[in-house]
Amino acid sequence: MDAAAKLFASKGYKETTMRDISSEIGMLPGSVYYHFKSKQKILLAVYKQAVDGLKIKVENSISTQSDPWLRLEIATITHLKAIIDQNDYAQVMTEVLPDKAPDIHRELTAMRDSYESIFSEIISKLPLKADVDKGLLRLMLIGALNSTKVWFQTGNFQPEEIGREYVRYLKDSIKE
Amino acid sequence: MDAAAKLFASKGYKETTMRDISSEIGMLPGSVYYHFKSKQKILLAVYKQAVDGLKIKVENSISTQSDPWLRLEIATITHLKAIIDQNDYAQVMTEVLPDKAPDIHRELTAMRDSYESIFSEIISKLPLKADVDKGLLRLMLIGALNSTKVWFQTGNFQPEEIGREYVRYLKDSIKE
DNA sequence: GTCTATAAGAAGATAGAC
DNA sequence: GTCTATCTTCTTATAGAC
Repeated sequence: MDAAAKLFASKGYKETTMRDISSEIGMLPGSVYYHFKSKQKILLAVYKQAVDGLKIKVENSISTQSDPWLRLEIATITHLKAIIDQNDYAQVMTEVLPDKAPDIHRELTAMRDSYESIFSEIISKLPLKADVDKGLLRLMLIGALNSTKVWFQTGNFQPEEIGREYVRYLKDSIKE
Repeated sequence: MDAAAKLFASKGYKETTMRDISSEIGMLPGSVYYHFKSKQKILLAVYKQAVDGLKIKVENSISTQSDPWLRLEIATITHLKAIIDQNDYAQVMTEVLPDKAPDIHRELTAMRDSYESIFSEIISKLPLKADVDKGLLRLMLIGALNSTKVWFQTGNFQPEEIGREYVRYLKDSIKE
């Protein structure tokens, strides 16, 4: 699973072959099928571990904070760190969109939704202007976050800066 | 090219086969190679038309506006309409990331950059707080915009609403 | 639990007839 | 400019030996 996560994260699901995965762990392709019935089952397992792990990370990071804006900022930074630094599992969540594996599209989408509900929860506690749509705000923020992997390279910005700035660029406009 | 754009936009580059493309236009796979030397050349041609077309669309849409914030809002909405409504070419730009075709990665990235420079230009004219990073702001906005295709479905929001709200969620926080 | 061997199909691409 | 036919390679997956 670690090998698959690493490859899915860096090359993508379709671009990763069973040969890639097996050779990464010094096995032959056929041997992998003793552990997983198919390539899709590997993706499902990796995705589940990605979602579960990131959920716990984000929840832990905000657990000691009560200020709603600070909770948003910290959750944002924790999410960014996970998908930018070398957490292969978290990167799979952003690299592999559910529609890349049509047969398990529903399962993958359900997992993503369950993760994003953390952000729904945090945003629901923000003192926002009445006409700010909380759903749209979440989609905007998570969309911006997940797209960082496309352009990010160490040196320019740190995940902490990006998260802090993104929340800052929003806060005064939307707060009550 | 229209057939390829349609397929690349909906299924992705790797997921689209030469057989898909040829059958879409009632041809046999071999025949397509008379027009394009390889699948990558098709992607390059589609990408170029996508970038050129969207550039013109966005530039036209803002050409009669002088207010910098309105220009940003209109460019945002034009971009959203293109990648959400059925403009296959524009959708290829957001669906197919350059790293999906490593051999032509540089060319694709250069084209994307040339398109995004429109937004750099618009943002550079905004009266912003001195400590707002214009590059980061552009990346945040474009990231949020391009991710809409993942969740968008007609009925919920219109492209106009999304664009207007996204700019509104930013404006008061970042303006001078 | 891993290997050998291989099936069965799909992929990008080409040669030459029409 | 398109078709027929095919090459070559790669892909997921399986059967059975060890």
